[in-house]
Formats: sequence, C-alpha cells, structure tokens
Amino acid sequence: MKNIEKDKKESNRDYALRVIRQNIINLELQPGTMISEQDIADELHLSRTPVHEALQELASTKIIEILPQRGSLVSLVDMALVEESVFMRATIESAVTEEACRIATDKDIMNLEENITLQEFYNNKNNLDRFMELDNAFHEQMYKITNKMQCHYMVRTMNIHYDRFRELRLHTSNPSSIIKEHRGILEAMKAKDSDKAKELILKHLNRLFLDEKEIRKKYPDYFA
Amino acid sequence: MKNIEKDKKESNRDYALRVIRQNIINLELQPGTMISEQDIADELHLSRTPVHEALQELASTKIIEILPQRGSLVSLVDMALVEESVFMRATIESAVTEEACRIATDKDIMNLEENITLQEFYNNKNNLDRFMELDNAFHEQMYKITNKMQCHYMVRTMNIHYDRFRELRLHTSNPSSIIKEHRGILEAMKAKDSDKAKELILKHLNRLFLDEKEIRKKYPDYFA
DNA sequence: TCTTGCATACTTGTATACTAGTCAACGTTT
DNA sequence: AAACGTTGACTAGTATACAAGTATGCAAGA
Repeated sequence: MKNIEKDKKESNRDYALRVIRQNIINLELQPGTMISEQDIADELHLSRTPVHEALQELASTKIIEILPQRGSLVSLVDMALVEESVFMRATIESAVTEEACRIATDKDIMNLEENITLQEFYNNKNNLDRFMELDNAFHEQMYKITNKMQCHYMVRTMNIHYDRFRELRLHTSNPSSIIKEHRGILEAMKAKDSDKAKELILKHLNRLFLDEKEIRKKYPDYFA
Repeated sequence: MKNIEKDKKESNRDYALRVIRQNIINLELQPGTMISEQDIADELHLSRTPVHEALQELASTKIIEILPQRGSLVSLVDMALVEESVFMRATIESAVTEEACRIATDKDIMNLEENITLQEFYNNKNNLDRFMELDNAFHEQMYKITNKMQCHYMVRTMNIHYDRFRELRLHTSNPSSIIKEHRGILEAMKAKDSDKAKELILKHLNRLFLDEKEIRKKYPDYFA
C-alpha cells in the first residue's frame, strides 16, 4: 500500500480513511484482495481502532466487504454499483447545476471562469493531477453555490466506485474535450439557460461506459 | 433515552446506531442536548466502542456534532439541512420512480397494490406505526425495482433531518390524503405514464414546509 | 468585586487486551 | 485413499486502559 503523509490537523481515523480510500482508487489495493486491520495499522503506524473505524465507513458504500472473524475484502468491480454511483451523481448534480444556474452571482461565475482558465493552463502543461483537482473543484463549486454540501459529501462518498473504474480506463480520455464541456456548461450558466446547463452536465457525466468491454478483457479478475 | 430491544443478529454497533437514531428522531434526545458515550454505553449495557462508532456515523450527516474532549451535541434543527435532505430525496426518488415506471413488472405493480391496500387497512384501524412502516416500504419498493438500494441507503441516512422535523409536525397531516397520493402514483405507473409518475412523486415529497412557522414558535429552543 | 491559577472531574481519541469465530493444515481413523 | 477430527494461527468485535484536551468551581490575590 502506498503511504501518504499525515496532515497534522486530521484525526488518525480520517487519515486512515483517506489513505485506504486513495489506495483502493489507484488500484494499489487490488479488487478481490484481502486486507487485515492489523496489517494496515502496522503500515500506517496506528493502532487497529482508527483503521477499524475507517473500514467500517468504507464498507457502508460496499467498496469493501467486512467478513467478521475472517478479514476484509476489497470488493470486485460491480458495474451495477458503478452505474448507480454515476446515476446518483448525475441525478443530484444536474438538479444542483440547474439551481446554481438560476442563483449564481457574478462572483460565482467569475470563480468558475478562473477555474476553467487554470484547467486549460495545467492541461497544457500536462499536469494531470492538478487538472483533476480543478475538475473536482469545478463540480464542487456548484454544490457550494446552492448550499448543498451534504449532497456533495454523499455523492462523493458513493462515487468511489466510479473513481476506481475511471482509473481502469486510465488516461484514455482527452482532457481537452472535458474542458470544452466545462466551458459549454459555464456559457449556459452565463446565459442563464438552466435547461441547457442541465442537459450539458448530464451528458458530461454520462460519458462513462465507452470502454467497458475492453477494460473487462484487460482485467477480468477485477470484475464481479 | 428510550430503550429498544436488541435484535440478536445485529452487532452491538448497529444496535447502538439504531437506538440512538430512533431516540433522536422521536425527540427523546432533544435538539441541543449534550450526550456522552459513556452514559449511552451504560444505558445500553455496552462498552464505549460500539457507541463511539455509532456516534461517528451519525456525525457524518451532521445530526450530531462531536466536540472532541467535550462531548457530543444533538444538533439543533437546521432548516437548511432539512430542506437539503428533502431535496436529495425528492431529486433521487423522482428519477428512480420515473425509471421504475418504465421497467416495473406486473408482479411489482401487484406488490405496490397490495401495499396500498394494507395502508388503507391500517389507517382505518388508526394503527399509525404500521401505516408508517408501509409508507416507507412503498417508497423503498421503487428503489428495489430499479436496483438502486445504495441510493436508498444514502437517502435514508440523510433523511434523518426530515424525519425529526416531521416528528415536530406531529400528526397534523392526514394519512388518508397521503394514501390518495400513493394511489395516484400507482395509477400513473399502471398507465406507464412516467412523466406523470415523476410529477406526482415530486409533489408528494414536497408537501413538507407547510407548518414551519408554527413549529418554530412552539419549539424555539430546538432551532438553530 | 473581579481576575487568575489550579485541582478536579469530566470528555473523546486512541492503544491495547481479551473474546470468539473461521479456516486451513495435518494427523488419525475408516 | 477418503473422511473426519483436532489444533493452531489468524481474523474482526468488543471491552478496557490510558492519554490528552476542556469545563468548572474554588481559593488566593488585586
């Protein structure tokens, strides 16, 4: 498991959750493998308690399965859950974006504009990590505008299924086209065309299941 | 705190979560009061560990606030969160119901029909608890039909804010009118009119903020 | 009267200890 | 060789112990 430095402010529990989550997404913890609380605790130099609590939280989304007295299983990729997490996000986020379009202030629009500019900048520099951060921030901004941060938390929690699946798709998709779609959404918001904004974000979020068959062929052991 | 009998199959952690959750909803644990892990553990004849984990989970929805080294606070009613939980449910559930309308089998429709019949039966007998169970089951059935049980879990988790608010409204609303709305949704599904089904369920779920001012006046200390 | 400095008795966070269930390996029996 | 039983190593669930932060009340002093 790839270690990540601990933020001084966060609790051991949150730290464990962050590290394990990240390692599931980046496939360092492969689908189908068993993990034990004690092993992870040793790796992170923690006791079992915060690790135990982190695993409980992860199990609530079914990204791991806790088998009492046996161990914990990193779940196989379950396409039904991947689709459900996308469905949940697309459904919530299209409604949120539609509302954001109605109530966004000039300052909100400016922030989004700045974000996209930076997306273009870092994409040109081939800084994919920074681009992904900005991508996430762009979407999160919609929740902030509409004061729906709990929805964002719930969506993000479930979205781990899709995040892992996206990692399997590797970097096949082209950031430029993503940025183009972001700009389209922003233009619709500027024009206060909420129907258009909603339509575009739905399309944007559903550009997902293009390469499923190839991925399944490449990583058959990862799928349920 | 009102005790509930422990199901033999469930873990102590799930038991603690269930009991605390229920006591928050029914206002036995009043908004704004402090609770301590040790006290609850003593009441439920458990150790602090499962109680601690239950509180962590409840804190993730902001229905309680954990103040390290000080205690845990049952959150005041935050109307923004109540509205957000309704928004989340209405948004997800209208999309789910729309899809259920498209793919429901005859057997699914039959089950819903049976459910409503029982709703009428128990409403006539003034058995409100049983009616509420059936009400929940009716809505849950939509998630089952569309295989979206994780969405149901997330919606239900957040919905605690509304559940508590509804308890404050007491029993002002009339079950008969609720049943009428349920029947309307079912009829739309029978007719495979998904737009109508979606419209009706949205209206059904938004019949909420009717009495807010009166409630605030009656329980001023409960509100943020 | 008001402030300051403890002592004390709480609180949650985390580490550790104990319990009981599961499984696999191996020896024995049939 | 196959079936059965035993044993030991490992697991998560839970209880308990300890650490460290916080509120409170009281005494001393200004």
